[in-house]
Amino acid sequence: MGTTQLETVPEPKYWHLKTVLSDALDSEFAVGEILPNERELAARFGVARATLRQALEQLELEGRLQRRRGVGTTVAPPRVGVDVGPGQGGPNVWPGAAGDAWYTEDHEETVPPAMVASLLGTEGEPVHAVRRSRTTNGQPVATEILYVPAATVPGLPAEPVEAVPGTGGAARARAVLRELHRRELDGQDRTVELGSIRADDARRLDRLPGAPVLVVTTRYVADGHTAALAVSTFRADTCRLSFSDGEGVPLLAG
Amino acid sequence: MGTTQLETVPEPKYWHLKTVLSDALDSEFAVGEILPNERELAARFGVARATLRQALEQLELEGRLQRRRGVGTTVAPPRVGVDVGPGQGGPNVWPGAAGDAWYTEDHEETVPPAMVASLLGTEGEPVHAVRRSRTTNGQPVATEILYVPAATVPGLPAEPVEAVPGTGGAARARAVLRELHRRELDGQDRTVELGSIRADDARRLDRLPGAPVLVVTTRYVADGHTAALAVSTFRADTCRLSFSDGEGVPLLAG
DNA sequence: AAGTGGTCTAGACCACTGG
DNA sequence: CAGTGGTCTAGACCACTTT
Repeated sequence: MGTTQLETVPEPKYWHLKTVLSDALDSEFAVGEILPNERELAARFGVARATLRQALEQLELEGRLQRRRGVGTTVAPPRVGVDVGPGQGGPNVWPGAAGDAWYTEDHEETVPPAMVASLLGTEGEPVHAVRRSRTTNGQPVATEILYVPAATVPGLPAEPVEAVPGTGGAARARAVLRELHRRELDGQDRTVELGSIRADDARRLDRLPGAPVLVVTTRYVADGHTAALAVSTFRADTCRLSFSDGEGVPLLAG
Repeated sequence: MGTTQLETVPEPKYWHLKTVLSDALDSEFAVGEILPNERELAARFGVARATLRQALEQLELEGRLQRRRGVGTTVAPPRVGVDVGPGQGGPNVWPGAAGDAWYTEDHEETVPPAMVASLLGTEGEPVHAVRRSRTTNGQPVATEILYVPAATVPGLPAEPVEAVPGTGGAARARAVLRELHRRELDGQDRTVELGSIRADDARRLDRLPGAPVLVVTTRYVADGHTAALAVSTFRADTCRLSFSDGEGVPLLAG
C-alpha cells in the first residue's frame, strides 16, 4: 500500500547524474566555461567524488567536457569534423600529396610491430617509418606513422650523413614521400577502431596515457602489393572522422 | 648519492598493471579462457580492487578482455572486421539493397532528434524511422535507425491498419526501403565518432549503459538533397570498422 | 546459495597548473 | 603557493548468473 515501485530497475547514480549534468550543460553553460571543481560538484549532488567522476568521464568520452589537471573542467566545443577522405574509389592519393592536412615531422628506419610487418610482408626487416602529425585550430588532433618497405622506394640513397642534426629527420621523411609519389597508386582501404593512447603519443596529443583514441589503419596498394601502411591515431574526444567523396563539402563535416 | 632516479615520471600503478596483464594475456592465456576473479587478481598484484579494475577497463576498451556480470572475465577474441563499405565513390547503394548485412526489424513515425532533423531539413515534422540490426557469428554488433523524410518516399500509402500486430513493423520498414530504392542515389558520406551506448541500445547490443560505441552517421544524397540519414551504433569493444572499396576482399578486414 | 562483476563511499595523497 | 584533476585504498552493498 505504500509507494508503487514502477521503476523496478534502479538507475545507477552516476548514470542519472550524467543526464542531469548533460541537460545543465545544454541550458546553463557556454562553450569554454569552467565548471565548479569536482569536490564542490560532488557535495552539491550529495555523492562521493568517485561517483561524480564516473559521470564526468562519460561526458568527456562523449566530447561534452574537457578536463585538465591543475586547471579544471570546461565545456568542450562541438567535435571537429576531421576529413580523412578522399575515401575509396575516389581520387586516391598518396600520403604527403599536395594539399593534404598532415605535417611531415621525422623519419627513422625500424623493424615495425609484428602485425604491421605481416601486412607489409617484411617480417623482421627494417622499413622506413615516417612520423606525421595533424592539427586543427592550433590543437593537435592526430599523429601517424607511415611504414614504407624499402622495396617500395628503391630509388632512395643510403642513409646520408647528417649535415645539420635535428633537421635531417624531416628531410629524409620528405624524400621517402617524394619517392613514394613516383609510383602509381592502385587503391587503398581503411579500418577504424577504438584504442587507448600509448605513452609516447599521449605527449604529442596533449593527453594522459590511456585516453581513448580512434585508430585508423590505411593500406596503400600499388602493383597488387601493399606498398605502404599508415597507422593514424586521432583524439577521440575532439574528433569526428569524416569520410567524404571529394565532391563538395559534406554536410556532416560541419 | 643514493639510487639515481632516472625514471622521473612514476608510472601509475594501473598503467603498469595493464602492461603486465597484457603480456600475460599474450603468453599464458587462450581466447575464451576465464581469468581469476577481480578480488583474487587484486590480491595477487597487491593493489586495491578499484585499481585493478582500472587496468581491466583499459584492456576491455582495447578489445582484449570481455567482462560479464555474474560470470567472469574472459579473454576476448580478436576484433571482428565489420565491412561498412562500399565507401564513397564506389558503387553507392541504398540501405537494404540485396546482400547488405543488415536485418530490418521495425518501423515507426517519429520526430527525430534535433540534430538529425536539421540535417534532413524537416524541423518538427515526423519522419519514417526504420530500425535495423546487424550480427556477426551470432553476436549482435550494431543497431541502426534510418531516418527517411516523408518527402523522399511519396509513394507510400497511409499508415495501414494492423492485420497481425507485431509483424507489421518490419513489413512497413521493408516497404519504406522498397520505396527508397526507386530513387537514384547520387552519393553518400559518412562520419565516425566515439559515443557511449544509450540505455535502449544497451539491451539490443548486450552491453551495459555507457559502454563505448562507434557511431557511424551516413548521409544519403539524391537529387542534391539529403534523402535519408542513418545513425548506426557499433560495439567498440568487438568491432573494427572496415571501409573497403569493393574491389576484392581488403586485407585489413581479416 | 554462492560467486561474479558493478556501484558507491570517505578518505588520503600525488602531479600539475597557475598566480 | 593554493587549487585543480588524477591515483589509490579498504571496505560495503547491489545486480546478476550459475549451481
